[in-house]
Amino acid sequence: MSVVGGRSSGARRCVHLAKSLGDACGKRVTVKCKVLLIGAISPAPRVMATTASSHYNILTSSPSIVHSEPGSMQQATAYRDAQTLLQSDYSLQSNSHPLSHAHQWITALSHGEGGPWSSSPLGEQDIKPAVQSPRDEMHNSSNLQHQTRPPHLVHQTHGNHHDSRAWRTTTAAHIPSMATSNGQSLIYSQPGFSVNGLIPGSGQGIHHHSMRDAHEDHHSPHLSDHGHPPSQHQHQSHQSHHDHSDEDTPTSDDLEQFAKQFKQRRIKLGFTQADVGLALGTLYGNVFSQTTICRFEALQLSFKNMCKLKPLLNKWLEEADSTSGSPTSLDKIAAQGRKRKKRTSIEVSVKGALESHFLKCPKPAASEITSLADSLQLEKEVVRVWFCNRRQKEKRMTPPGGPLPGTEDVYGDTPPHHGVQTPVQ
DNA sequence: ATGCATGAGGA
DNA sequence: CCTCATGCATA
Repeated sequence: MSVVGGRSSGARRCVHLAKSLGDACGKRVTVKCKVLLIGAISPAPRVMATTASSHYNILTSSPSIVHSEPGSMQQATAYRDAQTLLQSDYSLQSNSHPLSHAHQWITALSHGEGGPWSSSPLGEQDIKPAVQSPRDEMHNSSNLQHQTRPPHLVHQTHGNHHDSRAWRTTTAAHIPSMATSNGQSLIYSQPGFSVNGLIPGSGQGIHHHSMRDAHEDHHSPHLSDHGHPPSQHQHQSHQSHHDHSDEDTPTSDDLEQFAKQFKQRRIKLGFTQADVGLALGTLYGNVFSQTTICRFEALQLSFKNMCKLKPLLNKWLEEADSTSGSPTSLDKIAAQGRKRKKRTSIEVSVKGALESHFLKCPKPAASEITSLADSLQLEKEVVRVWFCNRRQKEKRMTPPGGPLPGTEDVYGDTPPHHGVQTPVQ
């Protein structure tokens, strides 16, 4: 297949892969069925990983909806209408839920990471601030230090804290503590985990490979009116300590270590990635999918994202670890009636073409996308999304091609960056 | 484990 | 329209 998928890492212990707990619900506002997931961490944790492959048949009944056959379809037509329609329903119902979509508590750490990764040697157009700090941390109690962000300056680039790709730089990225008075969003490290040690008893060798060399060099070229390069803070020497802590930003190293340990523990405890995701929801109100947990473990998330999740996972770990058997049952509503477009399967050949274009121009203009879509006989939207995803992937390193033995530039030339690949596990 | 997708938020 | 966080569906 394409360059991806090279790493055949699977087949380890993902035997119990909890299939998504999909649920076809709420098609009409009147009938919104929410699925109650009893997230009890019962004695036998993995029991709840049921394979419910229920999909949204409701939608399929519509003649206009394409239900593509994977592999043969390439032009999903008219799904838009239905989608839009249904979407409105969805939004309606989701509004009625007190439950949030996991987007609210974490907003605080958006700004400060220093990711000297800057990158994009190719199109330089993309060095946008990319800072999205909704910041709603105006709690009466906790006051964090807002650095670099005088209200009056709020204009554009000023806040460009080197974007979020701060991977593997030895210099610590610095995220202003995300302390909240609620005491729920702190990054902690617990005694159980020594930063660099493994868990006694687990026979797995944790070796520390380098997932990517420090890339922190070129800073983004100056934008026309960037406020100033955010000062970089030197990283504290946490390594020597047992407890790097918390208020400060974990380094990529920390994250890497944590991820490994987390995975081990999780497995030991007999939980699936899906279980964890659910448990997080029951514990803190933030549900996550198997996908996310998986990506966390594989370090396939952005630095920022990793930092955000770490504390939660850490906490879960403590919980699961200590109360391994006590019913922390808090039911969780996982309402979700999202009918999405059937996943479009892009043919390999087409993928190749897209790849080529991507290498030439990672960020094609709308018009370009259109013509490209046309020539490939794909919907423009599909192509657009493809590029978006491709860019994302590029950003979060984690070698798409796996530990490719230096044969990545099949297309002529490899973009200068992402020079390092991690043989993930 | 990953590919394609959705959506919020930002410019 | 983009980026970014996330996840359903699937390989």
